[in-house]
Amino acid sequence: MPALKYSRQREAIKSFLMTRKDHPTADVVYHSLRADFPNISLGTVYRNLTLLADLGEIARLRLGDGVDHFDADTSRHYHFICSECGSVLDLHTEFPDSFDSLHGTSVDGNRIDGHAVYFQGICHCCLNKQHS
Amino acid sequence: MPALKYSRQREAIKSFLMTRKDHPTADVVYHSLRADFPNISLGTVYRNLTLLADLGEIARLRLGDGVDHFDADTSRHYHFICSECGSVLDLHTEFPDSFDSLHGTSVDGNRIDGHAVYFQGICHCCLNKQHS
DNA sequence: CTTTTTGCAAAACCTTTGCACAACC
DNA sequence: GGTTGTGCAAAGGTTTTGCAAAAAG
Repeated sequence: MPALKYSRQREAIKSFLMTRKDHPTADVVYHSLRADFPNISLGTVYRNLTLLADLGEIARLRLGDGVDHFDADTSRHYHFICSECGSVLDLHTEFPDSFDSLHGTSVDGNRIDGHAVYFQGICHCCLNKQHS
Repeated sequence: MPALKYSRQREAIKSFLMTRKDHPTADVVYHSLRADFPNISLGTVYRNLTLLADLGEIARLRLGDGVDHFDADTSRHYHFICSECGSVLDLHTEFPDSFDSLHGTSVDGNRIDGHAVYFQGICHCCLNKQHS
């Protein structure tokens, strides 16, 4: 693994992500950063997002909508995808997770290291719109 | 919605999927069917997979590896993705799923309609290779 | 000065789509 | 005959990559 050097772009990408709670896509990050870095390229955004995710400093969310989302909040929490508008929200409630106990165990001969859970439904915002 | 007409290709796609337990991608279905349908096109495969999934006759699995997988087994079961080789396996064990009870309820103002769970780890096959 | 990062553009991928022709009913 | 499905090819969208120049150490 090569040594890591500082880059203003990478720092800005991480800072930007930390200000957002809506799990932006690479494209959203790119367009938002162009205010401060008019010449930043989409390739750089992707490279840094991948790097930060590999370092564990951010989380990459693959939610099945065909686009990767990124989250600076790496603490344990669940995600909710609105079937209506596609927005991704954190679920702050603490759920008992019976799957945790499977980590490290073997099921059908396969070693389980982790699991992912995400919820679908209609978000607060879209529910309100339906009432009007 | 238009009326549904029979097609040999669609039938073959579904039959093929029923013979497989490894959750093939559209491309795998395509290449496998070319033995019987030398002129079948990838577009036709995608169209029929999407149609069958919409009809609920097969399941589309979005497992976060960037490619859709398809499963003729629509019964309730969990999926396992090998971090090493990427293969997708069924987990036949019955796990208690405490998330079921959330369906229809409201969390943080968002209505929860469903959820998805998948497991990651090292599959039986790759574990054996590591020992040699 | 050496190594890493960037910007740009092109390429790689997966999936969808338009259209004329074939298949179905 | 009217409608739906197919094959082909092109387009769409997301992500990766090659390369020369710029930045970092």
